[in-house]
Amino acid sequence: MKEVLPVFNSAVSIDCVLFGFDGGELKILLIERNEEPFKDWWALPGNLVGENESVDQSASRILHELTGLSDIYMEQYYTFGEVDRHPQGRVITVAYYAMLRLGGDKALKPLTSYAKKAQWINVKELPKLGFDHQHIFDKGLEKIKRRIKHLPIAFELLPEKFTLTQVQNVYELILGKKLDKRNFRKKILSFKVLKELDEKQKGVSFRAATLYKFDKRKYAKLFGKEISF
Amino acid sequence: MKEVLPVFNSAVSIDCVLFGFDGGELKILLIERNEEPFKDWWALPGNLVGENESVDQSASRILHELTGLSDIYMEQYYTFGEVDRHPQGRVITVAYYAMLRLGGDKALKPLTSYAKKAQWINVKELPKLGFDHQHIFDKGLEKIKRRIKHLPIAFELLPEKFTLTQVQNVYELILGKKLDKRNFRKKILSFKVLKELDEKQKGVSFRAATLYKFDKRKYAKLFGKEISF
DNA sequence: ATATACTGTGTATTTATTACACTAAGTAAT
DNA sequence: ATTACTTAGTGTAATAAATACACAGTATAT
Repeated sequence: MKEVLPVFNSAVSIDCVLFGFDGGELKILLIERNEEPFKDWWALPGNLVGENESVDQSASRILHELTGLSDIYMEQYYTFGEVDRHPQGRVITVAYYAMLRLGGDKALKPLTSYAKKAQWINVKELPKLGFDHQHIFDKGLEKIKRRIKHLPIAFELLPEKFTLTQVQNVYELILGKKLDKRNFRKKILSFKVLKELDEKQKGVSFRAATLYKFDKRKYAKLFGKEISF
Repeated sequence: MKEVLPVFNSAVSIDCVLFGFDGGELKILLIERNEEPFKDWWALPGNLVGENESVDQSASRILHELTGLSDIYMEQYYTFGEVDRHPQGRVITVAYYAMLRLGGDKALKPLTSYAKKAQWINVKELPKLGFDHQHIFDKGLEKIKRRIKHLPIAFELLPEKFTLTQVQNVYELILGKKLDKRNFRKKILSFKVLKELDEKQKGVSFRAATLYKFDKRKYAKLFGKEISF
């Protein structure tokens, strides 16, 4: 116990929706909790905001603890503040999402104590989540759906070199609908952020597609402008 | 003083950017503080989140205390969580904005103790604000700029009956640029949320413009779709 | 009657969006 | 070598949306 002014009676936490694209599926990173409340339940990675870190720093720390990754752009998208959302007291949580480039299944580090394990799970097959985390996830997905229509954030999920079909897959998974191939290519190339490489896809049992990479400088300029899918 | 678990050592507050349109100007409601810290400074209306209210409820309460208005749609837009943003302890603040219909200068109620006075102030002539409130305001304005391009939220600032020129003025003030009259009208009417009335503007010393009102039902349907200016 | 100040309207051009289907190229199996 | 298979890659026409641009009409004030 600790003595404080009566107004300092709440806690603030961070929860993260970490998106990854792997094996043709859109996934998020979930942890299996090792602590009460919701011990043994799946949940979004999250933690209390420390006394000496900003909420942004806290989000980056959580990401780093789980994946070893730093310098990832994390977008704060909503703060959830229902009175009873946490069974042990007043905890208001600030939600962030990030788009991660998964290189296979790496990017998972030794875990901190509050989690038994962490796993990338297809967003179409999510288990039951503790707290109000299903709701937090739903809002996050909604958010990136809206965002991907205006900004080509999909590239952040892809490996450095990718095919146009892969880009289209990501769009279709996030938006939840099929897109026309020719129109999609016309549009995505019209942003002029993609560089065609002198290189083809490898290890496929059919005609290999041309690889592209994206031009970070031009891409950065696009933030500011808005574009649509 | 109060004894709590050590993690419950922070406070959460709400700050509100309340937009109004009056006398051809875009204004926000500011208070002059009557308490430390920043006593006698101008600041955004805000308060601590109570133990038994959600953050959304808290925002509505603050609006109600200052203006007497209820049932106003308030949009949460960002949470500010720098370690040192409040001089007296760890206070994380959740920012909301709302668009209000000002009927002249009414809509200001007897004030709560923490404020000496409240006043609608032109966004182009803001005084120096306490805390990080200038930053919070800047983000809020940015947010409605982006939002007004997609949704016709401007009507929420206007009186029940308005002219198309008034609508255009609001857009120009928020976006900070001039728009073409014919194109603006074509576009705004194409949404089909405006009803032309059999009535003209009164009390002007020139040709009176036709009044319109907006159709809340059709307007509600537009949320969901996205449109652009 | 005249000056003033704002209202209200149309068209042509350019740009973006949508709808739509086949051939080309590589791989795998026989 | 032939064939079957699978995905890559491409163009055009039709429609819709965005932009650029200027002047006559009408109420008011003097």
